[in-house]
Amino acid sequence: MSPTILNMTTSCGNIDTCSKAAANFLGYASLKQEQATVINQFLFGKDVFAVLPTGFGKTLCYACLPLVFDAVLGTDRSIVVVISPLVSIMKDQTDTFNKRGLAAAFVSGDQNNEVVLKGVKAGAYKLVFFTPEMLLLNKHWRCLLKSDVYASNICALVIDEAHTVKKWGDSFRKVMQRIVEVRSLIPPSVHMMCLTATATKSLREEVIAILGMKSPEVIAVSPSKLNITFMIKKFDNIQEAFSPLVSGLLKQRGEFPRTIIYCQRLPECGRIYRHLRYCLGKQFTEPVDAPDLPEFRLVDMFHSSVDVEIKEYILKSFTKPSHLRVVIATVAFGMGIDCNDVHQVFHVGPPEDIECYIQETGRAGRDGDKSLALLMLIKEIRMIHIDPSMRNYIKSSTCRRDCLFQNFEGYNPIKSTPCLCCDVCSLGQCEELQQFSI
DNA sequence: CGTACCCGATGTGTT
Repeated sequence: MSPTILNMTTSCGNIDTCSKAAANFLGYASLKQEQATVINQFLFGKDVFAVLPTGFGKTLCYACLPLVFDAVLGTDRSIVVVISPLVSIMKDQTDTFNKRGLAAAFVSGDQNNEVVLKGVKAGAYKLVFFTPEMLLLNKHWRCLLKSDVYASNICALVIDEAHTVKKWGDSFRKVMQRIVEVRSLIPPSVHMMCLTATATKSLREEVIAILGMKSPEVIAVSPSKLNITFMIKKFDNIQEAFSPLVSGLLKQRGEFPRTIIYCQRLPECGRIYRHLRYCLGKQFTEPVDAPDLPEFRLVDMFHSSVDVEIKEYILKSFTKPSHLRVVIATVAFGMGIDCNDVHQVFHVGPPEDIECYIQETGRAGRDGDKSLALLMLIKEIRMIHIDPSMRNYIKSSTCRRDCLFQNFEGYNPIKSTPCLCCDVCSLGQCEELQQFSI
């Protein structure tokens, strides 16, 4: 045990002090009120369901649990098990916390480090991430939780990206519907913590039912970010829809705001990419007329059939200063993307439902700067099948923000006047938005 | 519509 943790343990007066010390130890300057509530309620012996917006700091809610449990129980062996649907996220978190001095490991199909695997079995890691497949379907790992080490030291079962339990569990990854089985493998005193950025009340209730949670404490912060302006605009064709973006790129080049263009189908990614390439010509790269390699492109594509190396390159260069300004993507460019300076999110046709739309537009303006979420309805691009909530969003002529967020917990519909939050509220009041007027 | 993970088959390069 490191001296810092030891000091924290011995000096721990109450749970708030412990949580704060744990947060500080993990490199977080402060603990937000909702984070503290999540941790407190969990320690109080409740199942907890936390709905906290992108960038709010969900990770801290579970990462400090092993330290806080150690302090409270006077041990140094507490283990938190995290079920996460994406290996890339598990790897990132593992690296992050190991660097910050909290022993973390992940177990997935491609984890072949024997030392790590032995350590996991021996209880040497405070934070252990599993894919649901490994924990539920792999005989070897499924029985791990029944071992003495885990039976006596596991202090929390965390479900990260909990909305996927329902959204993917229904058909795409059915094993996610079966996470409830883990409950029978761990002592009944061990509680469950769910975390997600986007869940309406009704989705949250469905996930709670699927996981068999016991009257969980719900901590929800509205995903509505006031620095994002929401707009819907109709276009006849691709050329018309993207002409402002093309002129912007030609004029601003490397200064053009970071933009994600979400497409609903793979062929549309290619179509938009081809269009931008054609319009930009030699100016498609920075410097102008550079070789057509990813490191010079102002615009690139991200979807399932893009080369793994290119994908990694795009992820890396979109999270630090680089030439890359625009990524044309499917939903593959999604969870686990952590870029601060995305200031525009465009949708070529609506996604299936409001939760997807909130999740995707929520990637804009993480730095708090003014951002734009524009839904493009382009005549020559056929819509996918959308659910009633999305249909209502498109048809409604009331405030976009109210329409998007009213079914999410914690939303406060009272806004300052004049309201600049969307095209419906602010058209005619804000010069910058006039160029988009329908 | 498009999203991932896992596993086993097939291929590639090194001893």
